[in-house]
Amino acid sequence: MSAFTIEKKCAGTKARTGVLKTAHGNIKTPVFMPVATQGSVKTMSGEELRSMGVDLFVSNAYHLYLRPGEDVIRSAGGLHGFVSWDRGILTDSGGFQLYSLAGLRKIKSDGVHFQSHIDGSSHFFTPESVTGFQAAIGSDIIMCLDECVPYPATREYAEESMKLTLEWALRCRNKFEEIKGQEQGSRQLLFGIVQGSTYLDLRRESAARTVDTGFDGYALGGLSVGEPRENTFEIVREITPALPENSVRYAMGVGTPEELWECVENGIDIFDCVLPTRNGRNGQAITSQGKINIKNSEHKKDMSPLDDDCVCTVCKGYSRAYIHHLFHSGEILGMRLLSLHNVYFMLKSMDAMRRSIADGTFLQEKKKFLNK
RNA sequence: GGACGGGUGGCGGAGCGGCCAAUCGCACCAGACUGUAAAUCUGGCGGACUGAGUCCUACGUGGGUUCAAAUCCUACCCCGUCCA
Repeated sequence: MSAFTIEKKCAGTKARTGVLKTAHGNIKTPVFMPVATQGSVKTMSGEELRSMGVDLFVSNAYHLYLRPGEDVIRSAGGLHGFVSWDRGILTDSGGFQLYSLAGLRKIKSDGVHFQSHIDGSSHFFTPESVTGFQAAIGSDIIMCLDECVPYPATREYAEESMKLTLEWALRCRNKFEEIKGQEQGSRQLLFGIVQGSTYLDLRRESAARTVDTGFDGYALGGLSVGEPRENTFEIVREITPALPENSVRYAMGVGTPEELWECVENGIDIFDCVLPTRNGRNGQAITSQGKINIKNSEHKKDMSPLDDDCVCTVCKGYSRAYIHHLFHSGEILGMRLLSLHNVYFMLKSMDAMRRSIADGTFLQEKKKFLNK
């Protein structure tokens, strides 16, 4: 039985709402996952995430493997117990770190040599070991080991890398077959990742063969790595139809609110992005009127909330002037408040998308959002 | 009263004859950030002209030496330390 059920489809677009069943609850899609790389959505507590309605966040196998390591997490009863989170957790494999920490790794056909960014120690990761690790710490959704290809990439490199990702996907899947035989594993999900850079034919081949291998869900990887926005959208538009209608689809690392509307319209169900938290810590607030930099002097005496249309605890309780002051004073609270608001903004955007898909008003709502 | 030391851009603080509109830090002003090595990174920051650039005003104050002074001399005004 499939873990994903479509509930409503939008008449004029490919957008849909659905439910993804995990061992830690049913996730309503489309959904945005805040990023908790180290087991923490930076500056925010689990209680805060819960009260905002976060059902799922994304954590990272590479980082958690290096620190605190499998032993600690297992002795805490798994990642959920360790971080005190009873809802869904998706773990990324470390494929993104092949890109972001490119200087510290060597890719071989059988796996990846990594030099720890923390202490320089050497580690060797294989598709099997990475899948096994994610399963062992109790991740609800396990991502295959892939290579996130930088932009721009030559066709040769993109093709070679895409094929390697496919080989690894098969090995992850085979490893996962063993895991599924165990009690915890029977309730875990494994997602495959489509690569191929900006070359649509490579993307199509990657999608077809990943689907052939067979996964519980499919991700578009290698997006938002510096390519023009139009390329991102083109890939989403052209490749999503190559993924099974009844499977859940995940656009990794995407994105801004505008991008989410666009991708949902094209049938994407899951997103994650560091933007609301990272940019929040750097002083940027996402509002219904666009982004603002709270550090800018125009907010120094502004007693209005970040966003007049927002009902989050931050907008209900704090002024721009105060948050401006917190940032200029180097107070941690400033970063927390913007992170809270920004994540809330993303969640509310997803709410609006789900509601409007169900109502049949998706395109009107999208237009309304983009006009602001 | 005497002996030293010192007064530099919003602040701290380099420079001690030309490469100085003046290192650097802070503050300030902007920009960036998309599966997080990020509470990070970039740029700007005397004035005027849109600008590579050109000109103007500037290193306590006044006078002087020099082709050339923030840098040397001199008088004065402040500040600090010590001695009486």
